[in-house]
Amino acid sequence: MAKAKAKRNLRWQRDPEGMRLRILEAAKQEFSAHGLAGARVDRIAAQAGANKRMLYYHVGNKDDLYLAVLEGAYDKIRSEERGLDLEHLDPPEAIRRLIEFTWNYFLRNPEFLSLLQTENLARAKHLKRSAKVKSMHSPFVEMIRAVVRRGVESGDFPVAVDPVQLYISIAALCFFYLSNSATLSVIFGRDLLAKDAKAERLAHMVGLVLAALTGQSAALFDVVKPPKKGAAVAQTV
Amino acid sequence: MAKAKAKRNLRWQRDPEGMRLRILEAAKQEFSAHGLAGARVDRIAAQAGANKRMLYYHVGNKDDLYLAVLEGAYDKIRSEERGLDLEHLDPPEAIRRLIEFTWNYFLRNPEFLSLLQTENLARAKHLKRSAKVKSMHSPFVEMIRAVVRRGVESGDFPVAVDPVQLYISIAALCFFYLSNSATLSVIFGRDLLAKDAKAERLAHMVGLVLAALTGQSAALFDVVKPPKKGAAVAQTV
DNA sequence: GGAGAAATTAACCCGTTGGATAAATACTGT
DNA sequence: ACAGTATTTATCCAACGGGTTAATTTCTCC
Repeated sequence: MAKAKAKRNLRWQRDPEGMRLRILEAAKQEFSAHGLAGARVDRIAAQAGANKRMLYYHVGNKDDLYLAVLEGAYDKIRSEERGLDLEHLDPPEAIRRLIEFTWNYFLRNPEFLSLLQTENLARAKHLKRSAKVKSMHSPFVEMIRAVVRRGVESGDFPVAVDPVQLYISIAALCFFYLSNSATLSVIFGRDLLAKDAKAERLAHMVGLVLAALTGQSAALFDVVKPPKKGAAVAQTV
Repeated sequence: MAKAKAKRNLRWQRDPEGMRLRILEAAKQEFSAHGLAGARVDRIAAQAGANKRMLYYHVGNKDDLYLAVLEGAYDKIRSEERGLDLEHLDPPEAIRRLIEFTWNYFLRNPEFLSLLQTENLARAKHLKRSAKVKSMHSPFVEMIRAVVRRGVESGDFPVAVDPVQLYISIAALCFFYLSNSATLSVIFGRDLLAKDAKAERLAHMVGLVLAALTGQSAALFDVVKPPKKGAAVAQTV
């Protein structure tokens, strides 16, 4: 009973690492929910179960906090991207996997979408200052390049495509649908995040890209929808 | 000389309509440049060459101002959309025009992109309250539906596609590239808004969509780029 | 077991910001 | 020309929000 000091009357415990993580997690939520200007330092502190002073002690000011969150977000996606193995799949299947991964990652990490939107509204002012993020190259472009090359060789794909453009397009198809689902849902008068709608969207994206790459429109567009009953009035953007 | 009061010693003139327009224009710039929370009411007033009180007098509080701007933005794009005539073009050409219009509209109206991003970060909270916007149906979905039907009949398009999905996809390809050009440019280490890059992107988008619809990959992907010299290291998102 | 460092709390500071009030000035119809 | 109204200016203010200062408590290592 010498070391086991039963006297646990402490008002608080030390936990620097844990505290830092809680702060960053809270900051991620706050920044993705309210943007940079809309985020409240006090709310982050409260959410982290900490004192406001702790943010400055462990991370820095609001901007530092924001950048740390952003870097963490990039770090996470890069890490998961590296886990995707497309080498052993035949080219069309590899492309499908790629789209599905992107789609699901965005679905599972909505804060990532918000953070990117926020950073783009800020014209990437912070990213530009982050050597860390600049050095975090995504493996996807090279993966795509390899898949396209194989596809052309195997005859699956009649022609080659610029892998950078293709990657941006795949990201675009997924990203826009999800990041703009709020306004789109209002405009179209239906919930784009409903389970059916999401499945339909994924099928469409895969169909579109594979049809373009393989030239097999028909086979892939099994998405040919019979005009829905009560067909919604047409609306856009 | 009776009416021609030479006495132009006025400190200011009245101009309600003009004032309102200047306020809304200034507000559009401010909100698109800084987002909702980041926008400063004082800056809008200054930019409009007005007193802050005028904003409240002519439009309302910050939120009213923001919604008015948003509604104006939707009004404008809807109006231009209606000017697009695809009826007399053969289906592939019609699709190309549609993409080009969307692309160019976004290029000419970057504030529109920012406003949509901002509103989506706010989960369309304001749009939901706007009966005005909800009633502004875009003609594009019906236009696309008609074009696709014609294309299938003429044999240009082997299969039909859901016009809503196709419209979202076209918007996505254009929107994402531009709205995220800041972060993408940093990540890829090159300027995605350079003239060449934009032309390349437009060609890619048209090629992708038309290849998917017609099944003629080769013909449309004249974009087949020879691997660029000093090929940039692969990077993403 | 105690001194010094690390981690955390509590309280305060002060410029900013959205919004309000009241007074002044220009216009309009009669 | 003048009364009444519409438009605009000139101040003010209370709340908020990021950041700081100083004191307190816990831990670690001799």
